[in-house]
Amino acid sequence: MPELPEVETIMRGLASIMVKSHISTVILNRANLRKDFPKNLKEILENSQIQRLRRRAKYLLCDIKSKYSENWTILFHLGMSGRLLIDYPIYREDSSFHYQNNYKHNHFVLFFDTQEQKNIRLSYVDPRRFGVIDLYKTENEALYSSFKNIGIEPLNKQELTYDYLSKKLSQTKSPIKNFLLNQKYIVGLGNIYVCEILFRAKIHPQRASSSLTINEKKTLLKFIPDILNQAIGAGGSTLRDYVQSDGEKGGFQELHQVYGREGEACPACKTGKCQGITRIIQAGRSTFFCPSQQKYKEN
DNA sequence: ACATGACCCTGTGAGC
DNA sequence: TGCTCACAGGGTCATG
Repeated sequence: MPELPEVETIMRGLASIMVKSHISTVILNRANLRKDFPKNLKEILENSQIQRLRRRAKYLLCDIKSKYSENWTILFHLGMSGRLLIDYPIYREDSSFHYQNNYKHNHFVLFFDTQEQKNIRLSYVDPRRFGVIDLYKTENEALYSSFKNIGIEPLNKQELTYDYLSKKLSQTKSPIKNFLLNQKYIVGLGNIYVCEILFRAKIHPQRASSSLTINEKKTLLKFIPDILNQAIGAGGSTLRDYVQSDGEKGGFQELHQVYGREGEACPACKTGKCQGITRIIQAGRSTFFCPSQQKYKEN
């Protein structure tokens, strides 16, 4: 499901509600997703305070001040179909309460209290169970095992520089699609945004990374953050099951020019004579592109 | 080093 | 109305 813009949107939504709140109760409805849940997850989280939410790559991180001496960070990865959903309690006259929604595949539930309201519910819902929930001591990010060998943040201008991009590209002959999907160079890009970025940069997805011209590299450097920021502005892309933490769908799917549009006319080919959006398979994933706009040319 | 395919899962939609 | 198949925002592992 979620690429960087979706995780960023969810993180911001949760942060607006959860920062400084107190976790009362944690319920684990199973023992694992892609990885086993940490043995001490429930014990550490209950009766702790949420300090901060942040994002690194496609991971959503929640820093907590625990009741013990050390502070901890919960790490969520949403895999393909994971959601983090907020529900507010509905009170009856006798002050008992319930929630309107009842989710299937609800694997992890956390109840928290803010200054305004008690018993707000956060549910981790993930039908395919490709996600991860993990727990680390906050202080030493170098020890987060999920962060081993991951690359730079594309929205950080100090990190995604022309020199960095150019150097990494020059070191690999992989197709540019594979390069951009590979989290060891630049994090956060997934299948949708790589297709959209390459289309707007007019670069054929099978071009060897090391063959890109200076102008093409400059174009990529511009479109990577541009597309991601546009998508964040639209609240991410909803294809089937992605929703923001409040249940709202994203809007960027309306702005997809190639992703999921096989056979449609290319929006950039004014003549209408091109063969239209074409789908090929790369790295086991569908690539959508326009062969007229994104010509294959080795330089 | 790198491409590929299998695998982890459930759900959905198309085609018959 | 069912069934079968292909495919789905990701990541990891074995194999060639």
